[in-house]
Amino acid sequence: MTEQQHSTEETDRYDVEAVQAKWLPVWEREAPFTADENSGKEKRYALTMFPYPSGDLHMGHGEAFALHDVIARYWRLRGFEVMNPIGWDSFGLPAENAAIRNDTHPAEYTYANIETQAESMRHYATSFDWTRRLHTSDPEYYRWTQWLFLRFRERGLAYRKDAPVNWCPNDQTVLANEQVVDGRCERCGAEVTRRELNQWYFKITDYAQRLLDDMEPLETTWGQRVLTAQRNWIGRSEGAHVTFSVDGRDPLTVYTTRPDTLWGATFMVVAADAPLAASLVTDAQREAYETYVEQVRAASDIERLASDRPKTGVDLGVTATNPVTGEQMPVWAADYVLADYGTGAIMAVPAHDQRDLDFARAHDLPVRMVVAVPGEEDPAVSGVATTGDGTYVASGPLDGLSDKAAGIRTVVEMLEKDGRGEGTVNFRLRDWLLSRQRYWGVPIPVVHCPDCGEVAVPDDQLPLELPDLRGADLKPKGVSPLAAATDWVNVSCPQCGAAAKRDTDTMDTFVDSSWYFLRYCSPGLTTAAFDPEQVRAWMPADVYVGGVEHAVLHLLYARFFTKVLHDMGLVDFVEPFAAQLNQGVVINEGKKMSKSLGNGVNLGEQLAEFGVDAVRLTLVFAGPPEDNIDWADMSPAGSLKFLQRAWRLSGDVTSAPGTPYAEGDLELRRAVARTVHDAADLIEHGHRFNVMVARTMELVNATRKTIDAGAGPADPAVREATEAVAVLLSLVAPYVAEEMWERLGHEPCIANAAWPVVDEALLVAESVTAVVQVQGKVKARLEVSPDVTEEDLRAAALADADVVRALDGREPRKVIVRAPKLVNLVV
RNA sequence: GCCCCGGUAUCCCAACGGCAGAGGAAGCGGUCUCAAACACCGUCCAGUGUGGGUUCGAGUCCCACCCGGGGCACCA
Repeated sequence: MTEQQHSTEETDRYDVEAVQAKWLPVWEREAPFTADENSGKEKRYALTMFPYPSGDLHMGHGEAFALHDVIARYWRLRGFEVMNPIGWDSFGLPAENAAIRNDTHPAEYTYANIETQAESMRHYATSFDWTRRLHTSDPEYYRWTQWLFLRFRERGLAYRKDAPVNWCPNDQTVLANEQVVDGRCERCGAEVTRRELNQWYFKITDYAQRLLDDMEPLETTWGQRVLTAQRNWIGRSEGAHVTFSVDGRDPLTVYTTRPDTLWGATFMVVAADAPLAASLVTDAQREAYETYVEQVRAASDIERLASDRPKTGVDLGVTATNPVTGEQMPVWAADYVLADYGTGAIMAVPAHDQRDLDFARAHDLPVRMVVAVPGEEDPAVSGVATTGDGTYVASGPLDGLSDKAAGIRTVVEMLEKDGRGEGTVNFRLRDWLLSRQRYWGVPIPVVHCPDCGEVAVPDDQLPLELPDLRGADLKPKGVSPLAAATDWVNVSCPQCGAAAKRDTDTMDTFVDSSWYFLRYCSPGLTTAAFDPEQVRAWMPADVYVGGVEHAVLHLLYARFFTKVLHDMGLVDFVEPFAAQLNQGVVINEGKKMSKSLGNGVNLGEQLAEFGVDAVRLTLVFAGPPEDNIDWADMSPAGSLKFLQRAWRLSGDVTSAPGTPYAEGDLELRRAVARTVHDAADLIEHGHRFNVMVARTMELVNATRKTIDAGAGPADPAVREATEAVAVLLSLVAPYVAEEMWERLGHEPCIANAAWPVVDEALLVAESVTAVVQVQGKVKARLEVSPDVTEEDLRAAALADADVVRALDGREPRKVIVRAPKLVNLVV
């Protein structure tokens, strides 16, 4: 390349690399993003889901941070004191597996990745407040995770129980539900089996109703997807407990959502693997039952999940009495009834429940229709259960009634009066299994003493730090790696001093992330998990940006923690996140990016090719934030082209900084005012950043046109417009915006500039185009004043030559006038 | 099966119930160039998934269905 060409290029285009290298150190020095709680300004808390430190940042992070930064930077320009913290969710399995592979300590992998990511975030020009940085694997952090666990335990919200858990026979470890995909181990693909283990649980089910109710006010500020996912997960249903007497045994209570179909109940089913079934079975049937249970237990999740498989079961040999018909009904055990939902037993109404009908047909049990649905056959004949509304038949007092709600109400009242049942509410939500037989997590601060039992580690001994294990020590052996650290495990009981053992489980990392947003408010505090005053000042977070993949787990757990802390009197709100933005995922060529498909797009490579600004702009401009982005449809080169166009404006401006805008080109000034005004509206209402960018592009085009074809580069409006473009762009493309800001004669940083002031008068157009329609078809356009009266507009429309011609002598039957935009003549 | 979100031009996406096009990409034509790239200028392209309904007027509201994405699912 010759010198000549090189210098030409320099005047036309900015050097992306050079601009990035130039401004990053300036921002580091000026540190404009440190939140000052004492500034006196109104506070805003911009929260983004903290990353897990696996490798470097990827496209998903790029999108989340770009979207998040628009909000944080916008609030800052609007004069708010913004807290925009960052940290790492730094405990977890991948670090442990890497440590086993490389014979190192998980901390090495973890903290090395954190440094890599932190460096990438800085380069990516995120406006994080680095002084609040935290890592959940730091003892100063997990000390308080342990402290919170002990407070939960004191309130009966953390407890141990024996329960079947997911077990990977290949990796010799317990798996979290989210690590089981379609019945297989997420990592090795082995079929997951069940194992009975003693595990720690959080009693989140106590909060099911509140978790549901408190979503109501979030209806407009949280995404529908998250709200419905949580509602589905909590799975509230209304029904009744009905008690059936069993000859010679304890009565059997079932949960049903259709107590009104009690007259159609012809048999009972108990979950085969529940203790209840074992206690009911008669001696005559015991052998058959035990064979069956064994068979059920041996079935893998994959077999269990197949919903179209035949309904198996075994008769327990006892009979229950139907409380309304007095009939004797056989009691069966089957695996289509779940042990841990409801009471683990059901009344089967085969006519009106497909599962019960399938079972009845498989085992020759009676089917009795008690709701006659018009136009539908008797289920006993058709094999199709009817669940719709109909008229009750053979149902005693309900006969002839055809209102399902009233039927349910009547039966529940009847049962309650007789003491044979009651209306009740049931949830699908289960308690949160929090213990993991893994090393790289928060040790559970409990000691097991032969004399005192379960004893909490005293608060003043926290943090209970992890022993130093590495490499081979961490290999899965079926028990927690901590169990092998005998020096660490063997302790004296904090209560009686006798020889005792530490609990060897660690906590699910979702515990760590259920309160980090509180810690950000006072990250260095050594005397408490958080400072209530600071939390009061900043929380709830004004926006929480993150992936929709956390719609249920993390967001539900964080909400649960917040409610418990509220009940403990530690926070004065019940919901941690006032608003949410859940970005879609970045895909490629219609498919999720994955190694096996070989369609991955590397963030670092894109940044190297197009620069940080262009990549961020592409991600923000791609469409509504919630939509998925197909990178194959995007044009980062086009984004860069636009940024170059915008930047070029800053070189064209010849008026001095501070030039009053008032004398500037009126049309451009109006465009500036409209754009700035609308941009604010677009950001604040519905996070419509893609449209905001489009409007900025429009303003760049208008400014270019004004310079080239109209007022010229010296016009004050050109400066006003270019400054507005720089400020708007600073939300998305900070490097080029800063560069433009300097070329316009301003001091850094543009992040400290103010949002452009809009002259309200400029928002009102001088004249508007009113459309005149005849029969809904546009026949004429009139230039009218924006405050034209309906009468004047009507008169003008009727007088218009084109309209008169269109009417062709006909008399308008009706004239609709919507001043100043439209007149519609109906003939 | 139940629930949520969406379907507008070749593509990505806009459009307070009021002229279907703001913006971008691709394409095509031109200016610049020895030529190309870049840049700049210009330009082609749909009646809004389907069928009904409400309305003076429907992409927008209502109903049904089709297609795509997501959540839950043998949860009684």
